Amino acid sequence: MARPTSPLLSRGAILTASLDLVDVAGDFTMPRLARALGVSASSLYHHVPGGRSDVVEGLRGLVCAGRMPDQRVDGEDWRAFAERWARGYRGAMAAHPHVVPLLTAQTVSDPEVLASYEALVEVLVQDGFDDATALHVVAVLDCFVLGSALDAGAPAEVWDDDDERRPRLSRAVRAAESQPGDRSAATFELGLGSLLTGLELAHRSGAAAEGA
Amino acid sequence: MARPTSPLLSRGAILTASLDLVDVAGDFTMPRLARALGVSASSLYHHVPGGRSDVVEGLRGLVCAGRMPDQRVDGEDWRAFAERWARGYRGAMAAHPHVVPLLTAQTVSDPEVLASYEALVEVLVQDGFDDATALHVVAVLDCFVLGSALDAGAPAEVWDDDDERRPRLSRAVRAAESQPGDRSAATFELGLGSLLTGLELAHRSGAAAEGA
DNA sequence: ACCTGAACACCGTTCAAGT
DNA sequence: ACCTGAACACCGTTCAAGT
Repeated sequence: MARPTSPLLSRGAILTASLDLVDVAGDFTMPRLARALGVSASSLYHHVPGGRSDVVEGLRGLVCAGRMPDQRVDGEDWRAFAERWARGYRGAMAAHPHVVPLLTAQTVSDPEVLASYEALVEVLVQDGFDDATALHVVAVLDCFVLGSALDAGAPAEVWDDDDERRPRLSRAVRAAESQPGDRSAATFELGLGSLLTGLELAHRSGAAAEGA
Repeated sequence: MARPTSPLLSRGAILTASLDLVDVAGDFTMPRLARALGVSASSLYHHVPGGRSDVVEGLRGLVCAGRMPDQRVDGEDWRAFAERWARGYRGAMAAHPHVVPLLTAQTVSDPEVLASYEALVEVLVQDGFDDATALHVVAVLDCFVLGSALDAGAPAEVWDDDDERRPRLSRAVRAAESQPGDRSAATFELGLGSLLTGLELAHRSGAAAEGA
């Protein structure tokens, strides 16, 4: 075959195929990806020069595309924006839970994702956080969202709950499971609300102390 | 050589060596592990029947050993216990940051770690949380600790902060870095405090509503 | 420019063979 | 019981060769 008249591959096609693969198989390898695309593994490197980690970073962008806020709306305060930001991020990840473990070991370099981080910092600073605290708040939200995303994609049972040896844990797991809706989503909402309430209190008392 | 008079290997020796390897190299493979132990790769499977994932779960136990609370002390309330639990967990992981990404994809089955989850549920229920809420609180803390542990072990820079394109993010990163102490630890403390304060408020108003 | 096959240096795991 | 070497079915990546 050698060079075809019109390209068989493109970065976009490769990313789409890798996401499909990850969604159904839980992971991807370059050979499998090539097979899914009807192409030889070495061909991939013409479109994805950074190899496997390049694909992984592309996956981050694909999964987050259009789901993360990058500016304030109306009279949204920092808490409302942070809520929207965290829900967007977590929602994107939870829709493709198996990609999360692939992302955790890699520096964020996708421009769109970074733009939403930039927007979050801007909103926080505008609403009275100093630079260092704003960064900590961003990092706190980032940690919780990432942890929640892992939770959303975790094996059916996160804990090996043995009724004999861990009766209270088992009971609690069963109680939470018997509630309607997605357990992991409910956990996320409880945590996000608590986190923001706690941060808000700290921010207010900090601002009050400064004003005094 | 074949069978030696006294065993060359043991589960403990394998786990210790794998932790060393992960700490210095950031990862481990069965062949490298065998080489470090002066043994052939196939020998490992006699002591670690579950193969690589068995080693990984052993790593969780080794890292957490003796660092997670499994009972209340004095008149500790749930918040104090949860704080101790989260600090112990995060401290264990932060001491060996490279193991964290290995653990995130696997169900927790280490008995000691599970015992501390059991203890946390017990304390929460004793202090008035219903079973389902207690499980959510545990999961929230788990998410945040895991995210924070990933943060602690993340590449020197989590975000590719380009001063030109993301000036506010860069400024905030520099401001946080210029503060004394460990950035990731400070982030964790801010988040843990905020989270527990928020959970406490929700718990109190829930308890008040029940009492009315 | 774009695709290929062959090649390289790895993986994790199994298993018959040795003592 | 415990260790070995050989073997199997994989990896990610490079690169000369083709059009």
